[in-house]
Amino acid sequence: MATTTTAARTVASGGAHARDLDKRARILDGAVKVFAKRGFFHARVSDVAKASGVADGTIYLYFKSKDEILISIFEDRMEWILAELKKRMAKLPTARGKLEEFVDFHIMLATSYPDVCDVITIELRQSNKFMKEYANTRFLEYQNLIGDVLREGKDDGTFRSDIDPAVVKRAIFGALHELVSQWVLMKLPANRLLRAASQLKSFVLAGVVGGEK
Amino acid sequence: MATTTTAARTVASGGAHARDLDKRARILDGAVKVFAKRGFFHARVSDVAKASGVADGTIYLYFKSKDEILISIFEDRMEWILAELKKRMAKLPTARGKLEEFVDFHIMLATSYPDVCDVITIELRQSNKFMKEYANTRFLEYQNLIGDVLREGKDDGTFRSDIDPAVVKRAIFGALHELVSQWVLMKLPANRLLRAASQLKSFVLAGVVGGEK
Amino acid sequence: MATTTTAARTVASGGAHARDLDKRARILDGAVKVFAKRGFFHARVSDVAKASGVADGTIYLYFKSKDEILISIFEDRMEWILAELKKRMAKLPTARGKLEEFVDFHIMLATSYPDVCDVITIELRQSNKFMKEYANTRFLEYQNLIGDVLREGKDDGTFRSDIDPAVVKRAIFGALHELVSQWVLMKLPANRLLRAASQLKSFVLAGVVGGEK
Amino acid sequence: MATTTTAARTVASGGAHARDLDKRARILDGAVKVFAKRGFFHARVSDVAKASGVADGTIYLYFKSKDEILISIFEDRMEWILAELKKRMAKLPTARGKLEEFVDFHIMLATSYPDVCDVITIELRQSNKFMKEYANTRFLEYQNLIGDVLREGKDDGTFRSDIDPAVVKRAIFGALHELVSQWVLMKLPANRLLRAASQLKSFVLAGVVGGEK
DNA sequence: TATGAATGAGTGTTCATTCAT
DNA sequence: GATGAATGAACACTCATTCAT
Repeated sequence: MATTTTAARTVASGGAHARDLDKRARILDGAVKVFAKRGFFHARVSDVAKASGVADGTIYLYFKSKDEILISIFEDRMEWILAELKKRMAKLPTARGKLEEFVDFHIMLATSYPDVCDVITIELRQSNKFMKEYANTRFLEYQNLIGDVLREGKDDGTFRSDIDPAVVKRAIFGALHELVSQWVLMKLPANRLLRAASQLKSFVLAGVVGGEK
Repeated sequence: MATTTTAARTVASGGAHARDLDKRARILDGAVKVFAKRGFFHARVSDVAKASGVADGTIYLYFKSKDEILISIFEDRMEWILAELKKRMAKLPTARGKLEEFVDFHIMLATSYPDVCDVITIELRQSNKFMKEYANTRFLEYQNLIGDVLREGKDDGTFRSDIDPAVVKRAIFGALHELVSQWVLMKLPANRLLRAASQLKSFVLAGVVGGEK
Repeated sequence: MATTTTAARTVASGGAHARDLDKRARILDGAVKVFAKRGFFHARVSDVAKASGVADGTIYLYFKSKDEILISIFEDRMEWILAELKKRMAKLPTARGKLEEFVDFHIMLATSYPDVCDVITIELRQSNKFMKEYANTRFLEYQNLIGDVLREGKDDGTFRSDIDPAVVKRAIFGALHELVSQWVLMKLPANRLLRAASQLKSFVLAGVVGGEK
Repeated sequence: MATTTTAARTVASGGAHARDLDKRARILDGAVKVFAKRGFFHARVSDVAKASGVADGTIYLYFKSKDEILISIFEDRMEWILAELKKRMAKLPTARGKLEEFVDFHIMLATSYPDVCDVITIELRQSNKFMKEYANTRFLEYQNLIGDVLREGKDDGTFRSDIDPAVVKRAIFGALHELVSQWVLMKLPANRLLRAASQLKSFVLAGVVGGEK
């Protein structure tokens, strides 16, 4: 993902500062590794520098503070994640298919980029600046992709009419998140997560489709 | 809960000096407030001391380190929570009733003791000692209460036979947790959480009961 | 002077925190030595700690910042200097005698406490906080002791009626200060300064007494 | 003064590349502004670069270190000041006239180039290299212009025979310096300094001429 | 037991200086 | 020469923990 993100950024910025972006991306990549391994607070900025192959001071040419590195990881990765997920979901015709795609994509992210996953879901909360000063709109936007599908499904009669998308989207996200978190934390093999994902889809679909009798 | 917990501990400790236990409990209560407010890392031990009405050094007569305070909060609170929840669920005859009770109890905890909730679900993860050296059996035990109900429901035919309790218990816990977390983080009014809880129960029951055809 | 100052403070504070004041005074004494030797900016806080026989962190129990140490030296020393000088000048009957006493006392300070002298006259200016946020009233108060004498001498006819105390007090202070500064900077023997002082008194008295024809 | 100085240097350097000298002079001019505003220690080399319109690295093509910029300001300005002052004093026939010219010229410098004045009199002392490794002969040379006049006046009977030029020259310089310093520090209007200068001349002349009766 | 003053290891950040372009 | 991105040494300050009282 790192490479893709960098490429995206390079293109987005019109290639003016190709070298800067490389280094910025390298630092973010290094930071993801270090933060995931040591935790945000226990990670030293000098560790990030070493992992990124730059000098300590160089970090501060690209980021104002340690906190900002963390926030930038989130921004940078979420930007890519949201774009990619929207693209994939748009291709699918049914609400049910979209919902399954969301779950599959989330699981894919977690297995492919466990460090990013850890940083975004665990470490990010340790930044005061992030939790307090920063409206974490990206998180909401992510969850809203489920909400949109739920509404779509309600409208076309696929899903029950009595579900509240605002609540259920979070329930689904939370279920996914918990499965992934435990998988990350316990460092289980990938197939365990894949089987869990299939169970989850079944559970979730039953939850939004089948009314209890 | 604090009072009850202290009482429980007093019993559990088999009659050690009552005053010691008061102080220990006071420190834990103070720590919960401070950790919830400032976050574990940004909280100073001296803040905990001040909030507890003891001297800085006194903390170390009851806890080996800052980390241990955090872990003790978890141990102490979870002990009470598990005992209480088991008692309540045991009283109910049906798996469905037990499942609903689990959700209601979790929500009740969150609304009654938001600080404890925050510390256990958010701050706890910031302790390396907890996440790495500590087998968080209590968390599993808590989730297993759902797992047991799910198995019970599968056995008596209430719930679908194809659900995997090991996965679904985590999905349900995750859904609950996410709803509560956002409620805590965004400091929403209590009734918002209560309505969400009712939606969640409907969603979860549909998920474990109704099979999609 | 350090001892006297400490004694004064102890008394002033009513002896409540005798130990604190000892340590505070020790730190100020250490800081005077270190600042005079290395210069304020080149002096490390840890140098001050070492010179004071305390740990680095202890410094911050008594002073908010490195800047505040510098300012406290000034406050602390000037308080004593002003009190002592006022007392001495009050004892003398004539304006001429008082003026001579001012010069003698200033020279005595410089020769007895060259480090304090250096810190107050040279290093103090390196503190942004001092120069900008701090109304250095003590300096003015010190110079005003000359101004008062000049007015007294004008009133009783000892000094010329056309001198402007507001200007001449600074001229006299500046002359004294320059002689002392060079003496400090060049580390000349004490007798050189004493001879200069006698010349200075003669020059100054001629300046304020004798009108040119 | 900046322009004149550059011209002087161009001549002095015997026709080196004019462009180099422009840049060197530009850097010194920028440094004077920045040092006067922020203080030597708080001023960043990059600030000087920005104020001079050159790149950070360019500074080091003309000066070995930040310290050397400061010293060069002094050298450069003093060279011009001394030459100019000598020329002016030489034109005057009497010791008294020369002494008055010295005061007037010093005051003129301070009012015309307050930044230079601040740097030379205040900031210069913050450079260890200057104060310790550098024999500040220029300062002495400057003061010696007063010393020479005093001797001249003693010889022709204008001034008292018992004055010691080595002491009195410093007293006069110190008096001048103090008046100017306070004027700079307090950012007073120019006319205040001019009035003070007239008082000072009267005081100084009385000091060197009139014997006390 | 309780205290809280003292400790000193630990680290984010700055900025003078260098050097590849 | 000129640039400015990169370097990395340096340091003020914090705070968990200790221990004399």
